[in-house]
Amino acid sequence: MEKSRAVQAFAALAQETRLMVFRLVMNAGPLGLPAGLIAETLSVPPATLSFHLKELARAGLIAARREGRRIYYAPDMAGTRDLIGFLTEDCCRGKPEICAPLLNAVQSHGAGRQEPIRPDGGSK
Amino acid sequence: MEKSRAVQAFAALAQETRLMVFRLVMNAGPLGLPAGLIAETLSVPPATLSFHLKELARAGLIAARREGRRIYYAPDMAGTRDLIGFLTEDCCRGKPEICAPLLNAVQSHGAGRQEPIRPDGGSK
DNA sequence: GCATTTATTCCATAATTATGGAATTATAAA
DNA sequence: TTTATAATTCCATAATTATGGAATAAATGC
Repeated sequence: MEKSRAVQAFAALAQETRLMVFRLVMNAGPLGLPAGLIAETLSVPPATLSFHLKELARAGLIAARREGRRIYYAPDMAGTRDLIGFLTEDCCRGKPEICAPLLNAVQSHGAGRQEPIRPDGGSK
Repeated sequence: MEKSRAVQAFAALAQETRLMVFRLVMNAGPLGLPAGLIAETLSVPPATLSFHLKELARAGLIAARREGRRIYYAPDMAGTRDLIGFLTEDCCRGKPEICAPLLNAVQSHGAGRQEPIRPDGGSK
């Protein structure tokens, strides 16, 4: 992920309302939520919410799709993953002693596992 | 990690110069770097750099310590870890199917491993 | 004390971002 | 085609954040 792209993504999350929108959409799962419901849930005027939704979408953290007369906003997992990857790269690059705790932090929440995680260290 | 604290941390990274400072300090390792060297490396005027360093420190991403007449800025791993934790919580909470790819993203860079990662799922 | 080095704070100016009412667009239904 | 619903864009105003020169502070050495 490119630097200016990362700045854009961080900026998108650097605002209280937007961060709440992001969390709400993420927790809504793959189908996402219509703008109106988000506005209502968070008590944000439509115009203001639209502005914030656009920011988050431009940053690649959520994605819009129209469905009838409503517009749904759903998580953009690829973009979100990229952002986390960027952040962790900076901390971890060749510095296990620095990064190690991070892995645990992620592990203790995240998915309860999914693959043996290459049980034995083959190079590449 | 608390919401407004997270906003502060994201805001700290949502600026090109600051993001560069953050990366530089992170990659410098535990001892960090003196302000002057950072300023020189990134060609940023002292006053401007001071402003940005303070932002990053207030956000809990780097920490200052004086050493003689210079002030070193070093990674604040606890704060950084918290931020990554916050971000991943939003994506992962009880949603393995969403979070799974993130673990791989982290794994492929991060520390080359450090523990068998609990080879077999014992609860707690 | 005086000069030097390193870095910060002060502060005015510039630039960017947020807010939300009113107007507008898009879709669907009567 | 007229009305209603859902959401966006327009745009003026307010609020926040960034920039960097000049002044100041803190540590060291002469």
